[in-house]
Order: sequence, then structure tokens, then C-alpha cells
Amino acid sequence: MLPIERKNTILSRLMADGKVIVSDLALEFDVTEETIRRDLDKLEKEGLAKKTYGGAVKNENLNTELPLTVRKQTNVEGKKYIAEKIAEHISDGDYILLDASTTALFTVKEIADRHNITLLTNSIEVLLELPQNSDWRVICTGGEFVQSSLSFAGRQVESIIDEYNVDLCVISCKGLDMEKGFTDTRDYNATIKKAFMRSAKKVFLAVDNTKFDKTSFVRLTNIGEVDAVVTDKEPSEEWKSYFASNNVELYY
Amino acid sequence: MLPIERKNTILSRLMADGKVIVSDLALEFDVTEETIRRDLDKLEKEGLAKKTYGGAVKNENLNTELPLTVRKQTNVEGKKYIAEKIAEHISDGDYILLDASTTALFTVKEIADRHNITLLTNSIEVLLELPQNSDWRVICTGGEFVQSSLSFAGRQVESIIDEYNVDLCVISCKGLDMEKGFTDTRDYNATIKKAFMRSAKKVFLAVDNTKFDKTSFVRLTNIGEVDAVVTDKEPSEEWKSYFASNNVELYY
DNA sequence: TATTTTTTCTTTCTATCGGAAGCATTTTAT
DNA sequence: ATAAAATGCTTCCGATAGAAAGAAAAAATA
Repeated sequence: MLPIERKNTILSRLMADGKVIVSDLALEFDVTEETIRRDLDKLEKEGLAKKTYGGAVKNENLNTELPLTVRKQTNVEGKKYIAEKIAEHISDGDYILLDASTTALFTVKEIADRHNITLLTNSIEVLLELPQNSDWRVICTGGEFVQSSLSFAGRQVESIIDEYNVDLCVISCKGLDMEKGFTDTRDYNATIKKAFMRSAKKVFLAVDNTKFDKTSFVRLTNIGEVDAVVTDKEPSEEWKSYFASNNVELYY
Repeated sequence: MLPIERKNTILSRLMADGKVIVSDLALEFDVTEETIRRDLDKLEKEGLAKKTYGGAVKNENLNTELPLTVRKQTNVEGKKYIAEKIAEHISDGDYILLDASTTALFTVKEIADRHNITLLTNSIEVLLELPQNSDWRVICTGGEFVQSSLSFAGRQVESIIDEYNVDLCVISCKGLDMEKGFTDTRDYNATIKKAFMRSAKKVFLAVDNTKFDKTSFVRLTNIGEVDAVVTDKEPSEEWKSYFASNNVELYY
């Protein structure tokens, strides 16, 4: 087994279970515990794990961007479910706006059979997922190319987005908190998402259940600013009443 | 066994298993490990593999459609040759503009080792071919997405291009004729290419030998408007003197 | 609570293996 | 015949993993 395989296996174990134990991993991979610790050191340096006494836990510090490949693999079922729910609100002829998130990607797949959609996005992945030979009109923002997320960022994105008005937009975030509102990792993400919200009649916030009661680095805005929240599990009563009192529709 | 056979076998093994091990492959093909590493180097440069200590793993974020669209093209060798010639004019720190052509794609590959390049393009394929982890700044026009060519078109492309000035731009065309100038298939291609020419200090026209004395649908402009023509075979004396009398540099 | 014991962690050292680069030789293509 | 590509060899360097010793943290015990 290659060292990189071991490291990746540890990472996926970590993402699935939320924690790993040094002694278990050493037995499983038949290496010394020092070797496992070195793997965990690397994962920690990459911001993916947090070492603890006896093992490591998933990094709940949401200020770091996961690699695209890892991000795409976490809670795939939940994201697909959310995409299905969002798709129910998209009809033939709609003008929609999708951000560079995994949920947006799944949403495109879900609505592949719709007609006459006009789609605006800053995500290349979304473009590459488009149905073939459809009658859609697709506009991409352009801007500074961010290779790690296959999307565009920067001033240009905002000014293009501001030129359009759409029926519905789907945005995601890294954390959702009653006091801090919803938050994301990077300034440029936040600025872009604010522009998205300005341009859309109805804003759908796609958040899987793991994002609740978490805060990340940059504050986007108050939760009341979005029109609907779509998630994959029934939120707590507290959150439900919070959404209701802020006039935010809730779908799950 | 031919080298290319070995490389392809390694690739299919990689795709099937997700990884390969240098020492195993060396034994299996009865060559030294250095040879295997060189094969893996090539696969890595093609973006198909990711080398690691002891072997290589599959590159997860790869677009398998790319080789297909390239293979569909005619005279691939000639276009590679042209790209090499163009690359000789691109240095560290340059600002360049690439259109959505196969030649542009090969040009990016040729200049992968340059530093501090600022690249402006309307081609998604070019974006996907960018070297990983480089220090380039890459700006994409955005605009209406043309699925068949994985590029952007429309008014937005022009207005973005007009905002920038670059040292060098590479454009292609479908036909080259002394009377009709150079021509292309579609209106939107022509408009975009004109914008490209406005924004560049030096315009390189990339045309393989099959394009000479051909005319296509939309006239772009006179041949004298470009600064240099790059092709893959020595043109006729007639063409050579025509270029000379129009102050167009010629590289082949 | 204070002390001891156990477990885990960090650091350092070392052996081994894999990899990069340069050079020489063979093979292939033009 | 010549140039270009492919291959193998050698040397040097860096990565990996294990071992050992001391430090630190947690657990157990008095």
C-alpha cells in the first residue's frame, strides 16, 4: 500500500466517523503508531484533521476550504436530497442562478429535463454538467479563475451578476448560526453570494444538517435575508420557530 | 512492446485500480523503474495521473472529454508544431490572450513552465488545461456558454476583452485568402476575434497549412492587420512575398 | 489532593528505499 | 546518414518508517 493511499484512507475514515484512533490505525495498516502520527500531522497541516490525545477528530474549524475532491464526497446523499427539494421549485422557462457548490451541481442534474431554462452561474463544474443539446440559455460570469474550485471570483463576477435579474437563486454556506447569521470561508465568496442575493427574486439557501450552529470566517448576512432554507434533516424545534419568526420558508 | 503500448497499458491499469506501483510495473514490463517513472511523468503532464512516492494515483479531477475533442481535430501534429513556435515568443511575466482553438490549447501546454503569466481567455478547455499550482493569474471572459466548443461568446466577451490590454494574443481562423483576408464560420467568432486584436500589442494568427487559399463565411479583416502568421509548413513564394509586402512576420 | 503508574506524544537518529538529474548507449524515425 | 527518442546506468538527494529516549498527559491509586 502506498503512503498516499494510507493517508487518503485515514482521511475518508475521519470524514465518515468524525474521529480516528492512532492505535487502531496502526494495527489496521500494520505500521507503527509513529507512522500514523506522521500521517495525522500532514492531515493537520492541510487543515483537514485536528490531532488529539490518542487520535484525531475532524477539523470543525470551517475556515479552511476542503479540496474539491473531498468536498464533493462529504454527505453526498444529503446534498442530493437537498437538490431534489430545490428542483421542485424550478419550472420550465425559469431564470435561475447557481453558485459553485456541490449542491448546485446536483441541482443541475435534477432539472436536466426542464425546458427553456436561463441559467447564470460562476461555476465551471455546473457548465460541464449541463444536459446535452438542451434548449437552455446559459450565461457564465467569468472573472478570475479559481483552479481549486473550478469557479470564478473577483470584481467581475459581481458586476456581471448585477446586470441580471433572476427568479431564483441557490447559494450555499459553511455555517449557520442564529446570532451570527450565515457565514463562509472567504471574502470573495461572501461578496459574490451577496451579489447573488441582490439579483434574485427568491433566494434558496442550501445547507445540509452539519452546517447548523456552526460559524465560519466571513459573515454573509442575516438568516432573515434569504427566502427559503433547504436542508436534508428536520431541524430542531428552536430552529424551526426561528425560521418561522423570520419569515423564512423551510424545506426538508 | 511499443512504448506507447506500455504507456496505455499503465493508464488503463491506473484507471481500473486507481493506483499503480512503480516496482510492479517495472517487473511486469521488464524495464527499469526509470522508464516507468518517465511514463508516469508523461501521464502526469497529461493530467491523467498524480505521481506519489512509490507509484502514482489517479487524478480525480480530470475531464475525460478533453482528449476526445482534441482527437476530433484534423492535423493535430501541425497544430502542436505551431504551438511550439508561438511558445517561443512568450516569456515569464507576459500578458497573453488565447482564443478557443486547438492551437491555443496546445500553446498552454507548451508554456506550462513559464512564470507569472497573466492569461485572458474565453475558452474553458484552456482553463482546464492550465498547469496545476502555478503562479499564473487567469481571467476568463464569461458570456454565453457555447457547449459545442466549451467556450464563451456574445456581447459580454467583447466588453470584457476591451477592458484589458495584453502583450500578445493568439487567434485562429478557418480560411486565409489574399483577396478576402481571413475568414471564419460564425459572426460571433468574428466579433470576438476583432476584439482580441484590438486588445493586443502583437497579434499572432495561427493557421495550419490546410487553411491557405480557403475562404469561410464571415470576413474578419485584412491579413495586414495581424502582426505575425504562424504555420506548420513553408508557404508558397507567392504567400511569402504577400506577407512580406504587408509587414506580416512569418514563422514556420 | 498528591503521588505513582500508564499511556501517548515528541524528538532524534538511522537504515532503507524511491526519485531526480546527468550521461552513455541503443533504437527508431526522417 | 543524421537527428530524435527511448532506455539504462550511476550518483546524489530526499522521503519514509522504525526504534529509542525523554517529556507530557491522562489515569489510577493512596
